[in-house]
Amino acid sequence: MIIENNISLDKVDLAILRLMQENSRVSNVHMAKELEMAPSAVLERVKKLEQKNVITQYTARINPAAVDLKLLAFISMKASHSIGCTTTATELAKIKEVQEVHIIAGDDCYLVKVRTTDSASLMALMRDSFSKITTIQSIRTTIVLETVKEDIQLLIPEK
Amino acid sequence: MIIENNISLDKVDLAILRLMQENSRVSNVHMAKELEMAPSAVLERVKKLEQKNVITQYTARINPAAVDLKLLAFISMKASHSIGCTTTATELAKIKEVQEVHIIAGDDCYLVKVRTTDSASLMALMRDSFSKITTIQSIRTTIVLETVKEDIQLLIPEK
DNA sequence: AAATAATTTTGAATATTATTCTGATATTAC
DNA sequence: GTAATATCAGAATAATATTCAAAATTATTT
Repeated sequence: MIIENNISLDKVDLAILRLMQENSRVSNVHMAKELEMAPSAVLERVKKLEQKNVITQYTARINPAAVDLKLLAFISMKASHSIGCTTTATELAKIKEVQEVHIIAGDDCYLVKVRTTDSASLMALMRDSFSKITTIQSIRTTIVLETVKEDIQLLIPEK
Repeated sequence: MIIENNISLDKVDLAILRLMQENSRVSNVHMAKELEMAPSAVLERVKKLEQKNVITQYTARINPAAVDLKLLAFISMKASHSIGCTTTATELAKIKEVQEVHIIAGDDCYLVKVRTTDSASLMALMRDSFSKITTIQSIRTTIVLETVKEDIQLLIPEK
């Protein structure tokens, strides 16, 4: 993700973001009433927030239990030094099953959140993907037993 | 999060979920065309998915750089055994700055993702919140230097 | 400070979409 | 097989999105 910081957001923008984060299907009419302005003015603000890439996506949160994808795992790994940290992370991010990639400080280089059905297949997936681009030095997995509060993007199977 | 699994989703439901996950502001008319059915039928499906709590929320993804909240941290901690693991996790989840709470297997009990501006204030936040409900045995923090792929819910400041 | 330019907002008109409802059809249960 | 249930389509209506010109506001320049 490219960090850009020449974006100025005023109070109205933040209010719109808050409302749309709460419920992205909220109508312009409703927002207009909340903000005491015309629906058309709200619309213009929203369009600009989209254009400026402040709002990156409108999405539906889906109950993981409903689609039978309950097992997640976190992985930390050391990457080889021949390829840059960001390059490796970018490659990791391309893997469909990978939901999050964080470059972290400490003994390891990455923290990766992956959707998978079991820890063995997760290992296989990682090794397959990474043998091509880097040398795996260590993988430590942590199985998530229960998630109390989460914000994951579930991969709805095709067709 | 309560796990319920008496939900049956057919191909049309999954197609709707996929479309709405991609873009939750998609119109019923558009979905109806994609799925070759009437808008009213699509609407009925969507309403049922909402009622059955399959769709839990419609939300807008916001560029973290735009709202100047770039620093995240992961924490693992041991909880006391006097209070149940889930209870503690639930308490953790109530903290506004906490974005994710995972009960995990291994040496530690939780993996917590927190929005914060610096690691010192994060420590303070954790200690403040937890002194009331449990004994902190250890906190290990990992500062996220750069996020390549993420799916976090940003907390837009009030007013 | 006044004038100008640029941006934002408003309000009305129009286009599009959501929603409701009824009857028909299909699916499931018994 | 029949009844009960669920799903769907199509039309009518309500609500909303979108567009646009003019007014208002804000920022910039002189």
